[in-house]
Amino acid sequence: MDSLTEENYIKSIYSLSQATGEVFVSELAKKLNIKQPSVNSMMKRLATKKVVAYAPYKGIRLTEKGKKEALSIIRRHRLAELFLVKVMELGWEEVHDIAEQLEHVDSKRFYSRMDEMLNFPKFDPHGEPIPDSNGKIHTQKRTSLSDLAEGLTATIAAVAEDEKSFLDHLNAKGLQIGDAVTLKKREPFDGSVTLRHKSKKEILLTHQVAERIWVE
Amino acid sequence: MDSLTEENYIKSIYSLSQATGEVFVSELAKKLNIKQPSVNSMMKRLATKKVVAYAPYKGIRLTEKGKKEALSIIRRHRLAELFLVKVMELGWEEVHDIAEQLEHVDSKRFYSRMDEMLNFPKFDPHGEPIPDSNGKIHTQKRTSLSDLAEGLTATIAAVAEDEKSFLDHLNAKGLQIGDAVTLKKREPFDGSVTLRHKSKKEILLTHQVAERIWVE
DNA sequence: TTAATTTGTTAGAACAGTCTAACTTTTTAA
DNA sequence: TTAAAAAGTTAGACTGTTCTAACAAATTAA
Repeated sequence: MDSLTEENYIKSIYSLSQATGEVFVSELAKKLNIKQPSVNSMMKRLATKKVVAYAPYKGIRLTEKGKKEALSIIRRHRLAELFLVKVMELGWEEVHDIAEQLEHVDSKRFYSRMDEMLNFPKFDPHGEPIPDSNGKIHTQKRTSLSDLAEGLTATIAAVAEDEKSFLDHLNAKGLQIGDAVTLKKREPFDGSVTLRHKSKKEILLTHQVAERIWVE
Repeated sequence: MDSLTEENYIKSIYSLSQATGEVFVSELAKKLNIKQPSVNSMMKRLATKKVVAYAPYKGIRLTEKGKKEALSIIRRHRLAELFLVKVMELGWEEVHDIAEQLEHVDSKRFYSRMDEMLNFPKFDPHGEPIPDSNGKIHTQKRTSLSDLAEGLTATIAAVAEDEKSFLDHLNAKGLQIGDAVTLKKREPFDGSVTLRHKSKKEILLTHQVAERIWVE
């Protein structure tokens, strides 16, 4: 019913609206790498489909119907990512682009088999929650590496970012999910942290990076 | 580079041209469920892209470039089908529609991992050969159930058809890949065959069906 | 509080991919 | 061998998705 293009709009609106509830045309245009008038005309279309609530100059909000569709797409994306990492043993930094394509596959069976094979997982390889088939998200509170107390040791459980460049950065630093790290020092003036790692090397992360890494 | 639509045209041209070498606009239109003028205009487009050789009223032929692209799409489709059956344990009759979508996924890594996981297979679950990554097909001669001598027992290795209705038909008859069957009788006047099967039941297949089943 | 900037909108064009209607060429059969 | 049928083509229209150019509203800052 929705085209691939529409699905991409819906997904982006959802993720942009997570914090604020409202999304602006300019944000969406930037995120999708599309010009504003294109977004504007798509919003009119999605509004007639009752997927978004949209009033000129007011910003964009997903309707209940739209939210449901967004969660379904996000479910497919995150299941696909986990499947690519766990079953197909691809690297966590390379699965995003593939999942971006797999999420549009129209087949209940395909996804329910993934779900089964992965034993009905709650989180994807980046630590994002996977909505269940009814669109329900099982959240949990998470500790960021930037909140860990000095001297404590913790295990990297997940990361917040789904961007290749971020994941490449971590790989370059030698960090992987499951690694144990000890927080040696936090610089008070910029929040950067120094870690000790199994590789014996000391690793320095900026606050920006550390706050996107979740530990247990 | 090629759109999903173009890929579907290329794949259909390839499969229609297997026997004769040439494909007619009407055939292609019927296969793709599209009207003739649409096919006509797409052929002009594919001709400027040097994917097909096309002269008005003359019929359609894939260029070398087109053949290479077709084999690449077919490779992806057949790898995906085998993956869905072998790794994801979906039924052989339900994988075609999913593979139809997966074949358009653009990711070398995705397909090379499938290839590895399946141990570089030569045939898909319907018995069709899988081109290797250079587009080479390793053929083998196969015995059809309609050629099996009376009284002999053989194992169902594959089927020729990739159509859901055909696969449903076999399932309804209780036949699966890997089943041993004994050819009890062949009717000379219509070529239909009676099989004995592990289920103890006798199964009657028309010639049309039997010749699409390959045995070892 | 007015001017500059940012944000959003409308109008109109373009391309991909499809269609119908009308016409032409080729093939088939009476 | 010519008339009917089948196959192919052209012209023109429509939808989806995008763009640029030009203008309008809202926000920010001088």
